[in-house]
Amino acid sequence: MINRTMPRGPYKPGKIRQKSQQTMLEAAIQAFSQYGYSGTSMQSIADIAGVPKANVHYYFKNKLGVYTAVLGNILDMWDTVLNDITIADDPATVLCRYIDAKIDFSRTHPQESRVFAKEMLSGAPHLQEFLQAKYTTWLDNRLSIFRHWIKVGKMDDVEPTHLMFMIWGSTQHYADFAPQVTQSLGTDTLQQEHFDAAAKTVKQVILRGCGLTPPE
Amino acid sequence: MINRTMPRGPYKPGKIRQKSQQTMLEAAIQAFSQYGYSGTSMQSIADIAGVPKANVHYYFKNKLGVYTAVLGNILDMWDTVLNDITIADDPATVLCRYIDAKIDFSRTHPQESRVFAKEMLSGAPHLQEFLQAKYTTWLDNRLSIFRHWIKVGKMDDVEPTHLMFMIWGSTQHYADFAPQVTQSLGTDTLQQEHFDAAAKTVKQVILRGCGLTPPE
DNA sequence: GTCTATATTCTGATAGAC
DNA sequence: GTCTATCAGAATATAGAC
Repeated sequence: MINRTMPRGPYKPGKIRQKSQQTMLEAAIQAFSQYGYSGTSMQSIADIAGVPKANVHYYFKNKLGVYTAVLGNILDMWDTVLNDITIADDPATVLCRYIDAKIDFSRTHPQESRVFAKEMLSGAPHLQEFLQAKYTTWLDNRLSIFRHWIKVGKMDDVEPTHLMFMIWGSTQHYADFAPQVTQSLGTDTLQQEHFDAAAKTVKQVILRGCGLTPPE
Repeated sequence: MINRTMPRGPYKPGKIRQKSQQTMLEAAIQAFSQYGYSGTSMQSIADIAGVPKANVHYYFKNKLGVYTAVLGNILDMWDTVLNDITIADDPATVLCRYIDAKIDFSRTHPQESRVFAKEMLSGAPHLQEFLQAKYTTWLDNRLSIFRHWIKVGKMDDVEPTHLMFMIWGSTQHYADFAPQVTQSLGTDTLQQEHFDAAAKTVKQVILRGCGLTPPE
């Protein structure tokens, strides 16, 4: 039980606001990932969050406001995963770390992956500035690293851009095409072991495909 | 100018019907691929097809009827591509043919690929019977071929199921994530040369990754 | 900040003239 | 077969009491 007079630390403005917003954001991610933008109603978001519909309108300007907030959240996560790859000395190590991180993201955040994918599939109208701003420079930096490795003979001459696409497509597939993957593997729900097997195969093929040997 | 009395060939019942339906189906594919099921209105389909909204209702039972018709069309195309792979003597040749066909499908039918992807992302509620029926047996047959090749040492021990996922993810990426791909390649629209480069890289990595050498 | 009630717009679907 | 007019329901959004 909390004593009203006990020290409560510095006053946090908008603490209730922050928590309520977080609850609604998580509800929105869940709804958008399954039903898409148009298929998601403000009512359904409110229902999942367990609040009246008007509250969602109070915290966000409108439906588009909720959606862009969700997208922003996802891009932040993406940045984290993306930044996980650094200029390391060994290409094989970097690729392994990156593939593991991407597969793990598909396992732990499938809904976020699906919202991102649906946005892409619709032509990415709300990702224009992201794609043109930080994304391009980030990608260019990574690609130049690969090109350097290829130049000095550290790996085979594999077009880095398309190699990236291969890694993205292969890893995100496990979140985005989950029904097909689940059915193909003859399971009910994807378990840790399935993701481990996925990571193993992707790393095996990509590394050998680039003329690299796995780091021990 | 056409003479009313000239021979017109055998009477084709429902010829108008067939043509009108085709026009509406193409309009529907375009709409669904961009806006998804919920985001597509019967009005928008009618507008794209250039007919009154009521006509769409006349030719299809309801909105779900249009959608399932579109999905059915796409699955037929998929089958064609899938059946392109046969029990050939050389794994490398088969893989090359399959990858080329998949990349070409992404180039020539990006909208169909996106509708399929959106359905998957939503949990594939309308593909249950397909996934459980012909798809599973088709996949099992292909996988057993790969397992045989691995057993007799014709290729490396790469888990066939996950190898399939890699090929699907890598090739469909060019249709499904077109905005990102386009931006990354620094182009306005994807050209034949881009798809050629994509196919080349995917084949290079997959083949080497499986311990195979390209067929000359 | 929270919630009820309501205004307004849009969508799927149909009836009925031509 | 084709089209205009229209209905019933649902969705976004807001007004205003608490």
